[in-house]
Amino acid sequence: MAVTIKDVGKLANVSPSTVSRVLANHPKISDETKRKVREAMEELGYHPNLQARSLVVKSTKTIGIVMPNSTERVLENPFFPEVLRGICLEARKSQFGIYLTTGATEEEILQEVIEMVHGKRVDGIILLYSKTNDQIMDYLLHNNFPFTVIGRPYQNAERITFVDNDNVFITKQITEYLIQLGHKKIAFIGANMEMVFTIDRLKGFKQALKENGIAYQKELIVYDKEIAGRTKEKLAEILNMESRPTALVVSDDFIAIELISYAEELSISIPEDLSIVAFNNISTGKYMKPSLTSVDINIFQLGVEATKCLLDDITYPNSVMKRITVPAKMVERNSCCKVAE
Amino acid sequence: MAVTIKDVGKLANVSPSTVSRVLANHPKISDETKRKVREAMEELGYHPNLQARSLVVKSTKTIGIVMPNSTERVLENPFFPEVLRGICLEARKSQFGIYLTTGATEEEILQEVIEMVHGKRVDGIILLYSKTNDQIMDYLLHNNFPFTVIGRPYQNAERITFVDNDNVFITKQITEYLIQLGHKKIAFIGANMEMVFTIDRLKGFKQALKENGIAYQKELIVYDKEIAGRTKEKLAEILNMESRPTALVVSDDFIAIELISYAEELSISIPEDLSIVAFNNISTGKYMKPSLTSVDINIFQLGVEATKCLLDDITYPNSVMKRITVPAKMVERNSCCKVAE
DNA sequence: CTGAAAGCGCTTACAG
DNA sequence: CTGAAAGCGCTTACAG
Repeated sequence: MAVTIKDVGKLANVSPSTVSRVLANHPKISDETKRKVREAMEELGYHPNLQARSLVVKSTKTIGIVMPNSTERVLENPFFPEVLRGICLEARKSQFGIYLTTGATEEEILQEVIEMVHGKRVDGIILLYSKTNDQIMDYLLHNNFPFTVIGRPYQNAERITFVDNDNVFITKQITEYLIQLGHKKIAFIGANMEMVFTIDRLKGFKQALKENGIAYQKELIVYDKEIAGRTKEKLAEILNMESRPTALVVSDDFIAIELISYAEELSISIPEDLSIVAFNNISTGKYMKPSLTSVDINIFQLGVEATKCLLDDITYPNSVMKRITVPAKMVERNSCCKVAE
Repeated sequence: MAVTIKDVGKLANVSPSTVSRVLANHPKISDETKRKVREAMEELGYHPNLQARSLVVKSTKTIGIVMPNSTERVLENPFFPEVLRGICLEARKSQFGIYLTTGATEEEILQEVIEMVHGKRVDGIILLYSKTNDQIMDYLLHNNFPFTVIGRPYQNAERITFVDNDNVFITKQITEYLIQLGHKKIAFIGANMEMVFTIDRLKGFKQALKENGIAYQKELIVYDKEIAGRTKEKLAEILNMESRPTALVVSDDFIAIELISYAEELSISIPEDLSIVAFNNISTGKYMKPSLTSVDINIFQLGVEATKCLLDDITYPNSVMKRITVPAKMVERNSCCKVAE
């Protein structure tokens, strides 16, 4: 049905091999022949069947993206579109396509990854997240399949190329920012504690406390998983504590926004009674009231770098493992102020 | 290198054909043989090469997604992740994968689409938008390639399966909502006027005016393209008009949020001086001050239905063209009020 | 500079 | 119930 290399050859009076060679713009084909063949292609509306090609050259020119969990609310987070934008930009430069996982559970995703890898659907994979005990990362590692991760691998980091922010450092920095504003009772509201970035951020948070002689209080550490669905109660609990926090380090702008809304219901003013600094710097953050002080983690760049690394790794397999640190910086707005005396 | 059907056959003492047949769970293969072959597969860690299979069965089990423009700000809009969530959910049910375009210009995207179609990368395509004079849609139509579109095709709608909101109706409805609040001078801030949904919404807007005996004023119609980068001036211009509007119908929450921010700089209070109803119902809308009255267009469902239709079309080619209307409804919050006397 | 042949890893009539 | 053969559409040594 579709027009093939044979048809083109027939029309141009050359062998299929020759057609294939002009397709690859092989230097040893005469200009005359090239012209003839190209004309025939034009006339027949020929386009190469990429599957057939892939089968023999063993390269697909596509990269696979493993998303955390496609049906979850994760996708609401601007992280995903932003990172994808970076990935697309870089992939396009090298004429690579993008293939997405659709799975809802880790098990499903793993199956898809296996299919991608063995089914020869992609040449390499970008993991959009890093969590502890990740079967998918283990699988990729054991199969020596090219991949890069956005985030710090919890294990085997020395054998994996990854792109990340310096989460320890930036969190330490923002915590110190709060400390300098006079806050001594600061709570940490983390995302899922299986996420490595949560672990790193907590570390930076603790460092800041320690270096500033502030005792670490376990009660002031909360994870998203615990709050899910009951942000309100959890917040009330924290705010009714004997030693109640005057500031919050929150892992995500969306959570921060929800928190602010609940706080207001409890007649707690932001930032007067409670300072908040969050992460991700969503685009509506500056229009909130108060506007959100938030860490811009440069998601787009994360995507760009991860793709560059992967593409490198695909072209020069088993070369050096890289680690790229993308700068993050706090965007100061109006959700923090000096602690009330 | 990779283990193939041959290797499995050798180990199980059967022909490659037989292995292939147990792969397809062919009914005429004895249980005994199936067992043997499956054991061999397990032992060798066999996984079928999907490319090879695709080449012969002429089906890829993947659907292509054409995004408006991957590097643009469009991706910031929650539309994209939300619609993708719906698509993924449905695709996964049928074991279909997702392939994304990465192009930045219509020309680039068209090339990618041609590659997808002729290169046999996908079995069908979902167009995430509908604009006037869309080369891509024309191409797909002329090649009789299975595709569905989210949005109303501007031309050839009778030959295309599509999923859309009733944009005329819903916009008429929200405009009447404003009219009932006493507004007579209502401006329409549309997105790109090449987008069909903009055209439809404007139509609904005009209908509402007409049926309520309000004269249509050309000066009160503004398109995003004109405002891009100079929202402020454009708004100032509108607000300084002799007959200045007291209400706005805005095509996108993000634009609305920006507008509100500028309005406030001009000491125009929302909603007292200016009522606003927007579209898309972004998740932070309810936390804005004032909270945003916005039309929930049910993006997720749009993705689900488009995928269902496409999958249908792939399995039963050239059957009936469908058109699905996904309900949209206004979520009333606090950005509108009665017009001041 | 070009062609004939083998092969990528699979599926599927055709026989038996 | 199973195998040998042809073929999907391409690429790439090997010859000449």
